[in-house]
Amino acid sequence: MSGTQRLPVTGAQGELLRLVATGQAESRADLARLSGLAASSVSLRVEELLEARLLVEEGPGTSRGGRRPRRLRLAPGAGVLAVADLGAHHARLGLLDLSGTPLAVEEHVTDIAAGPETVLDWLAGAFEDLVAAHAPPGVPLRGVGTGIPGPVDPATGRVVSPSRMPGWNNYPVADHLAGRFDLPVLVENDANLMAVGEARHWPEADNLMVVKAGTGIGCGVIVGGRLHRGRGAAGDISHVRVRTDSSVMCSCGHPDCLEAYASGAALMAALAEAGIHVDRPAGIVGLVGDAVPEATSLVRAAGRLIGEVLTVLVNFFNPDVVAVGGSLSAAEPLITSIRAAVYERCLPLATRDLEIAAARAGRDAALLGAGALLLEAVL
Amino acid sequence: MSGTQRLPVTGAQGELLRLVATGQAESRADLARLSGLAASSVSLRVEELLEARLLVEEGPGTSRGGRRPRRLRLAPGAGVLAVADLGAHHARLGLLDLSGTPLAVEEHVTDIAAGPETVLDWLAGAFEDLVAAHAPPGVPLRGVGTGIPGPVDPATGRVVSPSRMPGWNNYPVADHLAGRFDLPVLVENDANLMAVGEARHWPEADNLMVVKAGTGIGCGVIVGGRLHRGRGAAGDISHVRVRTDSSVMCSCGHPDCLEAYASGAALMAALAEAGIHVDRPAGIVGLVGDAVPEATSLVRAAGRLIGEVLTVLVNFFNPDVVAVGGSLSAAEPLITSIRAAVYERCLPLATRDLEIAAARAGRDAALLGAGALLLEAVL
DNA sequence: CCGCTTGTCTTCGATATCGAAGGAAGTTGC
DNA sequence: GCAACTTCCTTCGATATCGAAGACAAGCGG
Repeated sequence: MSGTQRLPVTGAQGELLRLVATGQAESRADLARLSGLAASSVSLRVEELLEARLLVEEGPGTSRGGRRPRRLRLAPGAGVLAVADLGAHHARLGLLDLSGTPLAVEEHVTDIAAGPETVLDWLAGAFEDLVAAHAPPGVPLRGVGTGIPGPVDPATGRVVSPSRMPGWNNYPVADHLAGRFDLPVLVENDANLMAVGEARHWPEADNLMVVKAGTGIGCGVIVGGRLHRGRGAAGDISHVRVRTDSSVMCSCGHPDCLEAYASGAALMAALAEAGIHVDRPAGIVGLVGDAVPEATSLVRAAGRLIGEVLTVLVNFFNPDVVAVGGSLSAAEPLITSIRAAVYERCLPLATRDLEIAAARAGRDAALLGAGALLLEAVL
Repeated sequence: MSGTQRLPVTGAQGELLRLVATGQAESRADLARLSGLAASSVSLRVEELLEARLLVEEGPGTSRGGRRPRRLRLAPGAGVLAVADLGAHHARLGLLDLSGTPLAVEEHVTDIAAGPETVLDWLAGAFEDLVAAHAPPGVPLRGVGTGIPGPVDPATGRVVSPSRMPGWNNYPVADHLAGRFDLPVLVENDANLMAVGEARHWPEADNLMVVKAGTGIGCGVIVGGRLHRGRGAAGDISHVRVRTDSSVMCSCGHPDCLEAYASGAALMAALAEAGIHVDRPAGIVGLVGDAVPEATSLVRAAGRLIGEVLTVLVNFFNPDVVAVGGSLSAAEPLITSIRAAVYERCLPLATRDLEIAAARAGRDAALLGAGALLLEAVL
């Protein structure tokens, strides 16, 4: 995180604005309940925010048995955020309003291997185009953020020892973007962003694990409603040793990593050996939908392996929800076999109220997560 | 947690008192830094606390380059806490002052299988004796707490599906104790208490795993400085499937649990088969100290299995510290082989700044942890 | 229709906190 | 030994927040 420009709000105002932006609060009474401030203080601050044209009032809401609340919403002119989710070969870009609602989403073909300077300069230009094309006139850009398919040091915004991003090691991504935009800048691992975006869709859950099953296998962890980073590398599950008959060496130098068996890349390689060629993990989902037996059986085996790894983590972390996303998650047998493995092997106490389900946030989860984290930096 | 009586302090005062009690702050300046309050506000509140005889001033401290601070300490008369760590066959009891310093510690022989009523009535009596014998005259008991060798529902203070505590399932332990003491009551899993006590000794660490290697294998998790409970069962590592040649059925109904190979109970059974009989896990430590080859080799193998399980969790959770405690942890080869397994198999990024070490808090870790958690309920 | 209950929002005096300024009591460097 | 700095703590006026009381606006039941 870096950059300087924030919205002109004082502490308490920022807190209130955030509660409205995230959709947790819709009225002054909601704000009083959630912020812990006295109702009178809330009224005063809201008055100021209305005057500053950051909030707007929007007619009466529905009564809960008494007087109807006066609904509050973020002013459309309060600002926009430009966010991206950089993948190995594709990038999704989005322009969001401050409440995290997408105004525009684009997908571009990129090559992360072109190196950080090239990719980030392109990204900055694409952000500018996005704002020019889709931001309402006069509405300022308040922050930019991007997800990276590799580990990110949250303190410095640098990429650290990425496995598939040649030329990016230790590159100061946040500083580079801050050089182009004098705004709050967010740089974060893509699975972490996805987890944050997903967490918004599970408001009852305090603790969740979000597994991203795509070309690789990633995982983001939400503890107590907040992203858990550990020392910056938390959430890795792809280099866990799995129980298998054969033995395969992983790119990390160890044998039998989960990634070498259950990642989209591994499945594509296995299919190719069977003479079936697909160019993206999403292609595997198509094959499963067409009931191609090799694909279904491979996906099922992958789900079982992922599930076996998750048993350890579910016993240990005891989450409320395990959400499975990523392009492979659209294959129904994947989640079914993950669920079977976890329920079979975990302690009853750990699975008692555990929900294992497909991700709810959809393809833009990481963009929404970036918006959510950026909001905290902006307000 | 239940009971009613709290110290007569207002919100801000409680926060300040806690910072002094936990040893984090020793002067008004410390309090201002740590609490985030203005120095002037701190002075006012401290003034009140001195007047209420909850704090005392204790001569000048050492200068940090300027005027010497006036040291603050909790008044000895502010109160005491009675805490216990119930095990299967032994119970440790302690009387602590509000800063968590033990005034007296006792160990008793008990039998948890005698059932909750018997054990808890005995415990309440023992607490009363402890206060009568060791609390300074006129100093009130402010709270009671106990650790339980099984899962505890934090919301209700009930024991949930314990594996080795016949008659305790779903018993309302906290309510029972609250019936005897009209005070804040704490009931918590023993490994969790140990983790909290241990965390005090690693002030630089935000995230730790504390492994308790004794008769069983437990684990407590500290995230962001606070105990992670999940849905109440977090921290279980003993029923993870391990990679072994043989196959052993665990009491939980699944094959090849860690506990069936690497727990003190398992090691004792294995030694017995070799004709070597010990009656407590601590006896194994003695054998290792005497360089009995069977014992050393068994402990080493146990360490390796525990370490292999920890690799998964270290990659996922990415803690600052893994502390190994429990009676077996005194055997040096245990920690050595845990460390070897973790460093060999984990991602370099996860082990970069990871410390794997013997627990620092000693045998009273759980008692100190109970004191720390109780303090939050009392202040 | 009318009181009763529930919930929302504002008004206004009481209270808590802040922040700038300054005095007190040290250390450091020359 | 003395000036310059640092840290600790307090004083005092400005500001933010609180909480009780009440006005307002609905639903509910007779």
